[in-house]
Amino acid sequence: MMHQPESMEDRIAARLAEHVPRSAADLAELLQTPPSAEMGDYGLPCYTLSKYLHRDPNEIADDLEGKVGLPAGIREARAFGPYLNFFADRPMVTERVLGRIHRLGAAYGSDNQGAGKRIVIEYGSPNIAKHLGIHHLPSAVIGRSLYRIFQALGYKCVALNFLGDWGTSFGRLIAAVERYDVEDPDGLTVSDLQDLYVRYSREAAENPELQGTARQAFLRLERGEERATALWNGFKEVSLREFDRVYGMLGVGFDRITPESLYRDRIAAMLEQLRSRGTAVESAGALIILLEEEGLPPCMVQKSDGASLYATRDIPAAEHRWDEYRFEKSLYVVGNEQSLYFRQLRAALRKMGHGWADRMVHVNFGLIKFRDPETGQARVGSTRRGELLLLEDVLNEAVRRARAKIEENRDRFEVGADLDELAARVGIGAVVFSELSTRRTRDAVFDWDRMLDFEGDTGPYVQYAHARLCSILRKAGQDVGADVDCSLLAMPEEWALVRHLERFPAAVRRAAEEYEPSVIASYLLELCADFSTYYSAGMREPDRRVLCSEDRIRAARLLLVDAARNVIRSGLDLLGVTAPERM
RNA sequence: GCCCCCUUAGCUCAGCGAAUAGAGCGCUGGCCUCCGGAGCCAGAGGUCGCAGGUUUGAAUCCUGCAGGGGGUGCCA
Repeated sequence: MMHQPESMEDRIAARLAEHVPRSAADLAELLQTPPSAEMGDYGLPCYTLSKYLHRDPNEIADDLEGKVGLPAGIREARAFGPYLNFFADRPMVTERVLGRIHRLGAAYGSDNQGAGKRIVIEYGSPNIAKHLGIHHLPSAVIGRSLYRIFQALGYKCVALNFLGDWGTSFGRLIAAVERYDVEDPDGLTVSDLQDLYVRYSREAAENPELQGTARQAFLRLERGEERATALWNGFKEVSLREFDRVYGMLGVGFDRITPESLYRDRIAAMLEQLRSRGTAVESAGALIILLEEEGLPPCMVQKSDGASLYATRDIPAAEHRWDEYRFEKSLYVVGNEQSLYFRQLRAALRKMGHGWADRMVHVNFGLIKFRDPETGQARVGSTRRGELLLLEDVLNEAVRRARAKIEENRDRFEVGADLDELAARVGIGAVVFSELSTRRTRDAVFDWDRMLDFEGDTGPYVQYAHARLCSILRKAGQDVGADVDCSLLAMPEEWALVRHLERFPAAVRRAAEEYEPSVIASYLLELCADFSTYYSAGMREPDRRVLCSEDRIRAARLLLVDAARNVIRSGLDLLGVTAPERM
């Protein structure tokens, strides 16, 4: 239903193709935006053409200037040295862009390229019995944003939380509860569980007997023994409650939890099959899949003591996803440090004959590091140095700072009734936007002031622009209609905004292609900067305000303002950042 | 040793084959007779890590080197 209309680039390219030995598609790729509006709105560099025509690019541009046909919406073609630039019929282009946004509303930027296709996205995936730390932030917000982006492009998305709830460490916890005679195991909090784990590990370091007890406890759990299972269920429950709460603060949710334990019963059969088919071989008592032909080290699927490990659970989990969803892509939003492991996993699945393994994508991201106060070196966080920040603490601090800022501005702005809610939206918006505003593969050094900044290129800056747009529309007190005279939008700042709004759908598509939410964050920052410039132009010149005295101009400007509001709102939605109407 | 990520302004980052390399922060100087200053305008500030190569054209692609980070069979 929402077919992509021909872009202006496509139209120009079609006309160019009549005179030049290149396909319209290639020519459309070549078109770019000139450095300044005085030089035109679309530009064709003629260097590439000179290769095919064996002529000076300056001559080619000159020649085409006179010959090329102009599509509707273009009023002039002019050569600038080796470039052939096109000048838009601005009112016509403006009318088309604003009309389309007005008609589509929140659906502008959406597409149906993914119709009938499914994308599975694994993100979050914390271990139970531990708090969520700041290092859980990237996966959660990148995953959730990609979910929304692919959804906007028409894909059916499935968000999976691959909960870490299986392994020998839970035997240790069960043993700890029993050893320390915990009175009310059901009343244990996640903090209690972390403490018990640490206490037990410490004691086990000196008393090897406890290691054995822990292993026994895990065996009891594997056998389904009642007491062990009840305790483990309790750990899970209390953890999930906390995860829900903290992920909820971020606006992050899941369609389905697929805990590692879900696959425990399939492990034995899988290992047997790997062994009998010769896909996996024994080596030093362990079971491994050789991946030499892929140039990779072997992937271990069973330890020499018979215990399972990551891949033992990840292989059946991947198969399960394929059986269940027949995905177009299966995304794993996990850190850079797992990049070798991920390639091994994919190669192992390929070796098992799963052609769909090539549809698996590692959406990797950089580590959050901490600055060592003594050496000044950045490094990964450690609990001992007290650097492991809880995600919840960071979010609460963000909200606290947002509230202080709101109170500071209280007499100037009409904040809504619910100050708490607004502080949460702004504070958490700042954190999420900050995480999504740089390319994901880059490592980041955690910095309170940077992550919780509200000025400059930040989430609150975008939210603020949105709130100002909403404020104009409120004050206008009239309905926005599309039946306006777009030639009245004659300010250069208005044209810059229109050009920017025109590019939103392309930004969404590129974000999806690159699995890169930052494309949208950058887009929004530029759009908001254009709007703020436009807005400020009206500060001391009433004629240049949106709410000016001339009715027809005001109506046209309101249509533009509403379009900008709409796109900012949609863009923030794709990032998982809320857009308050006042702040 | 081998593999992966990173290296652009004092700091944090965009730009990923084309017209003078762009933002934000910080610094300097302007702007609230207000459609919201969480804002706007102007200025200073860059041998795009180094060396080769490909190309009409390279911050962008290729090779090598250096620096930082991560990984590298029984954690995930």
